Amino acid sequence: MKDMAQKRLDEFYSPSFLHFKETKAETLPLMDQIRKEKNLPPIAPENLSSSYFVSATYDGKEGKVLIKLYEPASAKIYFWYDNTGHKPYCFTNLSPYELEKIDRLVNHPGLSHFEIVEKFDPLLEKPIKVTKVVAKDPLAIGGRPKGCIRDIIPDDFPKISDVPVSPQNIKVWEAKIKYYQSYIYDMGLYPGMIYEVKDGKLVLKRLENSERMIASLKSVFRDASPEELEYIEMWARLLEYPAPKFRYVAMDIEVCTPVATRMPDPREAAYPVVCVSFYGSDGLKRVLLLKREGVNKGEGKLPDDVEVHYFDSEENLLRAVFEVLWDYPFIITFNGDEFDLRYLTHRAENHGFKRNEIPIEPGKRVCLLKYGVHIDLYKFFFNRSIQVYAFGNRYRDVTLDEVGRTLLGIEKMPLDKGIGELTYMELAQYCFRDAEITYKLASFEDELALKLILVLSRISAMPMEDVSRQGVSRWIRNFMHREHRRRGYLIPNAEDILALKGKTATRAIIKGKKYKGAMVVEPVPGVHFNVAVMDFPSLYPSIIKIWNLGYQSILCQHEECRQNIIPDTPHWVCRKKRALESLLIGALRDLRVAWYKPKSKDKTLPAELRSWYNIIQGALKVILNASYGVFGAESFDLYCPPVAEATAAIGRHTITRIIEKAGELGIQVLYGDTDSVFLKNPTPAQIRALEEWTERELNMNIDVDKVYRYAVFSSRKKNYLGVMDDGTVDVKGLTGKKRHIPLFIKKAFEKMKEALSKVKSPADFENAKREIVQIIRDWYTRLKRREWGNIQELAFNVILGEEIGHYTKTTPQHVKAARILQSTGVELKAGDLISFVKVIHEPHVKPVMLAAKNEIDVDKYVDYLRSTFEQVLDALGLDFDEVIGLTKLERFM
DNA sequence: GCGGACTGCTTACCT
DNA sequence: ACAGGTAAGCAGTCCGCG
Repeated sequence: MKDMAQKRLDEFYSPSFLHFKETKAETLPLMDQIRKEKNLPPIAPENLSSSYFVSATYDGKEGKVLIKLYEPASAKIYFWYDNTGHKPYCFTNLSPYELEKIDRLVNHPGLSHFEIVEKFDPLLEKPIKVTKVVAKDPLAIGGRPKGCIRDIIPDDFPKISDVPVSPQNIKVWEAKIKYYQSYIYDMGLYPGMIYEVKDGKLVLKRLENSERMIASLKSVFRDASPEELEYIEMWARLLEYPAPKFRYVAMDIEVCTPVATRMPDPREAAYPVVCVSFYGSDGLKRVLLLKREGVNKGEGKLPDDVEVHYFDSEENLLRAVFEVLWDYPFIITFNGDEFDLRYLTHRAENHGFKRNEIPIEPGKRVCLLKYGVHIDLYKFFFNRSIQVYAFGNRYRDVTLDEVGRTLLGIEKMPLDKGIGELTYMELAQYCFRDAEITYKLASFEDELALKLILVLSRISAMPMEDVSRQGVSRWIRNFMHREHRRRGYLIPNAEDILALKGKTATRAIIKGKKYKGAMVVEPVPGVHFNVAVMDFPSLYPSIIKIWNLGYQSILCQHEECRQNIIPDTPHWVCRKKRALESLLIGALRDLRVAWYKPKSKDKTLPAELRSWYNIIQGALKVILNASYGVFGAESFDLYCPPVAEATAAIGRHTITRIIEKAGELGIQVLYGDTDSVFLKNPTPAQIRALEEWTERELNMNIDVDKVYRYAVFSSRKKNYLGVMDDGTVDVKGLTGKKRHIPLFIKKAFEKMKEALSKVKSPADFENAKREIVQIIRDWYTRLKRREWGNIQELAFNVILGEEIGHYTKTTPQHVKAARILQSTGVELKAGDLISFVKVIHEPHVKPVMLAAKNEIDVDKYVDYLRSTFEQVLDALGLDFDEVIGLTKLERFM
């Protein structure tokens, strides 16, 4: 079996490629040596073997785009500079003749020349002649506060025009695209992919055996149209390529401040860097310590394989740090953009280091590296889409301790004194642990984080640095932009899309929202055995594909298409031409559902390959989950509310039709939400009939996602519990699951889950009910007798969503507690977790740290216990107050 | 002056 | 800076009540 798996792996990828055995030694020692002494990174030689495109930027000194190539065999970064003479530009609807009249433009030192070009206007659906305004450097187009070409054109022309012109009629297009992105699109480059340098040119390396892959793809997607297949192939060629072995080092620094609680300002860098730790993928484990008077070595030691270096001067320590930053192709930090790298930069400047001695390029909000690629994992793990869809919402606040604890099971070292009071060994251990956690966040699960970034970089056509720092709407925007350029489409301005196609027509249920969203079916309360949950895999992306949704196709110009109405809306959608979104998102959906998801589970494939496919399908999931929402987000450059509205409307229509059909087939629908239906005890034949009907009538697939041995519904929507065949209890939306409720109550809820997990048949319920009654009585008595383990167990943990002064309309309880905490000198900011308990006296809340056992308002906790359990009890025919032994009369009182 | 009906705010969840 | 829908608890307001 194993041999067979290996064989298939070999067929997919030539082994020489996968392991880089064939790579020959590079012949650039002399030049390389000189550059290194001058702290200049190596230039790619005329010929360079397989290397990954990991970063791109504009090099102002050279006046060229710079691409960083990572060559895995030598584990080095090589620089490749543009040698094609490509220039930055934007478009305008003014003619060169008109532009010549604008003095400030013609005299602009950054202007190169004008060209008349023909583009396709996707909003008006016709070719259009525009003037390409070509510049000598990207900052001339935009980016400087004033006097940029993109501002001068609409500002100045109305003043000098012979006929009256309104500034709104003067258009400038594509002036806000970063120059290196523009370059990537125009040159048809694929960040994250493998290139060779041949005679000075960048050449994309083709996947070996790709014909075989494509043939397999064609057979899996035999129903796709040729146009669709083209896109499926395009994405697959990008995604199939394996990832390199990354060489990287994680870093963490400690600064000694006089006030222990305050984070030092990295822009001032007023205090010494006293410790820096490194943890590398090549086994490097190094701690650098600054010698200071009055500090002892102290007890404790680091693992044997950690090198410890002491430095007499901070300058020398910084030099030793910088040597590592010049050396490694990937530097990993946790908040290095805002702190570590920024601090090091300014600290070195304060010590009189020259610019070219410092390997860091500090920007407004990021810190990049002159040599390698800096990945700030804080930014990456902070990304909501990554947090929710890639890591299943396992960590809630984005701190090294929380993320490390929940994903790796490693905690930061606890500190009970300031950095300045630690012994060398304590300091080294503390700092090294942080570097270790940071490293492991990058390395765990087969370098999942780095590989996700690489895959997302390929999909979005963005450098790894940008993709790891920006949100999903930027990723989607960029692959849309690439496709516009590839087709010669003018990239429309957001205000033009909105003016032409911006209106929504439905009324949202939630006040303040722009349009109506998904449908939720009223649940049938009670206990139901054998419940099949059927759902549409990627419903919204499927709708975007099947219904041809996109900003071009919605409310299109053709008279003939006006009959093609979206249900429940007055909108129509184009029948004549596929929208780009429909093709791009549709192909990504198809690949995830029919290719990568199955392959990630295919046990006949080698584990290595399966893991790679699993990462790809995870990356696709993140993108697909956001692919509908972005159209309803004002911040998205192709914002088009009717597209989002139409998607949701078709979703409601789809699920409604399924429910009708289930009824016709005699299946009872117990519940449904957005894209799912819960069916009571359906026969296999009924399920098949529903699947076939959906395929035939709706041109979509629906399948059985899971089967519950039994499910318990309360009368509330988004609130239920299902027990799987293996006894796993799926809890959705119930209070007992919410993360802010006290541990004390959560423990009772967990015990109830255990009792429910054992129920196999309706008869078993009697036992389970008895157990549950006992649990409730138990917890009730413990509360009344004030018998809890630790007052922490009673704490509510609520996140402060806003800065504390921002709560003006009301003062919620957690804010009351936060204000009390603040008055004791604790600094609090948005995003902090507030732990408080309920107490008898005004204002009825107290930070848990300040509360005493006897002031706890026990009855409040009984109320919470009641409401938590009632969500389940009413379905079981139990009554909380009866359970705890209150008579009807007592309850009335 | 107090309590119930109501609305609005906030958080945490579901898809 | 992806979206809307739902639950729960509490804060605050209005109004009736001799």
